[in-house]
Amino acid sequence: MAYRRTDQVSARLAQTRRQILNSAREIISELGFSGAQMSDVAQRSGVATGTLYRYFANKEELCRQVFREVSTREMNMLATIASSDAPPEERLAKVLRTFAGRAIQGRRLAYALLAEPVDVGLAEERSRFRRTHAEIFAGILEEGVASGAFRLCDVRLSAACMAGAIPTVLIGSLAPDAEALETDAERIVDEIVAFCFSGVSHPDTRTFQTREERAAS
Amino acid sequence: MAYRRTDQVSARLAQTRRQILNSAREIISELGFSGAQMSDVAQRSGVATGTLYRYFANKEELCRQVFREVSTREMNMLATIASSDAPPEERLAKVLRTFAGRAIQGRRLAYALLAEPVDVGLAEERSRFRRTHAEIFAGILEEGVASGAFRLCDVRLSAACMAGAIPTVLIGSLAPDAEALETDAERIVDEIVAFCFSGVSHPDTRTFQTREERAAS
DNA sequence: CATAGATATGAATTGCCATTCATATTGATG
DNA sequence: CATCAATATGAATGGCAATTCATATCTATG
Repeated sequence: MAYRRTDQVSARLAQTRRQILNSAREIISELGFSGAQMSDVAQRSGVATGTLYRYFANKEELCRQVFREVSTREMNMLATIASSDAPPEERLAKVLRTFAGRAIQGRRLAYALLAEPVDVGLAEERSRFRRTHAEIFAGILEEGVASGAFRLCDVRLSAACMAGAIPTVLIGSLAPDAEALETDAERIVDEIVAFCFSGVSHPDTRTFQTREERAAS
Repeated sequence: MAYRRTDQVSARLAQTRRQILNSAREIISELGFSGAQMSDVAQRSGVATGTLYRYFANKEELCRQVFREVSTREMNMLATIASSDAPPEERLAKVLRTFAGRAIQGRRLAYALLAEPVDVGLAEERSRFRRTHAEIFAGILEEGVASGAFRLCDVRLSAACMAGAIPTVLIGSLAPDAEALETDAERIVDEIVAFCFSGVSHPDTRTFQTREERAAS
């Protein structure tokens, strides 16, 4: 018997793995998944390119792992809020606010997670991520509809609307420019939340009422 | 003088060009932009691969051209509705309905236009496309806000919410499965329109409170 | 300290498609 | 029909970054 892995070695291996994940996360936060080249990740981690492949089967696996770590944190944050015992309206507002706020804060990373072109493997992770969002929203909506706090609506569909609206407003070509997002962040978040909120609130005016009808009433 | 392009030749060239664009559009509608390989486009067009490059500088140019043709048709459709002289509520409803309806109908193509991972050149076209959508929505909202038909809101932001919500609900991981989209299309469109609509309608019950209000109470 | 297995290295290889280009074909003109 | 220019061809080329692998360096153990 000539060799057996020591605790010390295991620890070093674990540390290297962590280091690689951290470097990858950093680079991905700056350049996105496609901009993160294996050789760069290796360099920043202080290891050789080949070494990466001793820790992760391939780039996709590494990226998936990073995606999971980052997205899990976000989802937990929302899930925690969602499971509090505040009334549904409050929880919904807070969840939406948090989602939007964090997207503004960590815009580049949010872009990578939500909008950057990625290929199948990562797209799968992204789907999971987005579905979880929608489910969190939907859960609150469901309770709210049951309790009468929200109007009767297709909760999954409404949740998807919210999950679609928020990133679109904050990330990509329809987003305000970076400066506005900084200075105006609060107002923007308020508006988004208001928009989403009214989508599930009890209506008073019928949807297709004309001006005259409204004037007459 | 030994050669000069004849009308007949020009016509044939134009026809080949058209044929290439059509084949490309077909393949893109089935497999998306990334799935459309130049050699396949050539084959379906009945020309050699190299011939494509006599008509388009490169794949990106070809794809852009296809994108423009397809998206222009869609945008014109919406623009026409938007510029009718019906009241803003009616125009908004019709525009949203058309957008959603066509996305359901031509799902694969809609995916390519709105959601498929693409690289910079096409992303530019997509941005133009999405911005135009949002502008069409915003234009109607602006009038509606001015006339009092809609509540006071950030029209660009509300427009972005709509432009984000609709594709998310209908395309990708948060969309209902294909069968539901077929059988339930009308109800789904109705729900989406209702959601978007209430985002800009006058509220009666204010389930949502702004920060200031919350602070004040 | 000799040995063997584990781990790390990074230059070379690979795979994938878009793109090119030497060659062939087609069309116009005198 | 001879000539030249335009047009078409498709096998070969090229570029790029992920991945591999022969080699070197470590680490534990008797």
